[in-house]
Amino acid sequence: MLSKKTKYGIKALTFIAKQDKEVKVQIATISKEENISHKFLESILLTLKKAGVLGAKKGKGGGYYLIKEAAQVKMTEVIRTLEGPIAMVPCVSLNFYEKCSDCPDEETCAVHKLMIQVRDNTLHVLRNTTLADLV
Amino acid sequence: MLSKKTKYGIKALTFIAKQDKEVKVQIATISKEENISHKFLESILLTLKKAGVLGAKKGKGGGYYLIKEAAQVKMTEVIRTLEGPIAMVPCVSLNFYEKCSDCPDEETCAVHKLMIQVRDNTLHVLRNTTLADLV
DNA sequence: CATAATCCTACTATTCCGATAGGGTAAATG
DNA sequence: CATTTACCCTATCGGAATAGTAGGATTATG
Repeated sequence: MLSKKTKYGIKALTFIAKQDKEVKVQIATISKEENISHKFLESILLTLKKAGVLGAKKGKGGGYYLIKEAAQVKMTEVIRTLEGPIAMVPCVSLNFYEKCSDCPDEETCAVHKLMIQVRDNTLHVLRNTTLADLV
Repeated sequence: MLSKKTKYGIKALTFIAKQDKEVKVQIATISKEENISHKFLESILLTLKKAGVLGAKKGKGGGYYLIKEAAQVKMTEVIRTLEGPIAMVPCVSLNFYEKCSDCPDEETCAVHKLMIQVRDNTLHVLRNTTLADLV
């Protein structure tokens, strides 16, 4: 299941991407338009800023804006930042690899084998979808 | 993330599928060989039995066995039974559909659009993978 | 009947998610 | 230079879901 954090993050990003490039979008605006808790959204956008997806300007007339072109923002990046691993099992994760404690041998593990297939297909979609595709 | 329930379930199924068809496999055997808590595994196999994937025989010499051919057991069936929806968001689930409470319009929702893509690709893998492929 | 196995119900400990609260810090405007 | 506006950070908390536990009921075999 996709967490609301990620869900809200994607919604917010598309909302920002719809505006003209130089426009600064405020938290309160997105919060109202997309029915997202103001404070929760605040932390999400902050995370995206730290990840280098968004830029922010403080003070009067400030807000968030895209740093790159929408077509350069891959969904892999967004989801890894907010959700964590894309793989359904740590032992097949590319960016968050962890050995399964219970599994003696990855090579012969049926779950491992299957989840690599799933991961590759999911990655294919997320790598080829950018923010521009969702607007 | 895949729950341990599903993970253990797949491991147990492949273990059973490796045996000769008429052999009854006991919980205790799988539990020992695959490092799975006996009681936990018990509830998992029971669920798979109710779903029509496994058959069971009680009493001495009893145990679990496959009802269909391994090549007839699709991963979609196994995962839907143990994990629930395959989709990452209820509003794109085929078997467990639910409207998102926060989303006013599915048609224009960016998350919806993206997650349909992911779901279709995942489904493609899981529908074309059977227990026989994992043994 | 004794034994060996599955079946069933209920409980618990832990973890994580979604959200809230409350303030602190920085930067534009007048 | 003060005031407004918005970003930044920490801490907390209730509820739901997971993972596992406990104990007994039921059924088949020898």
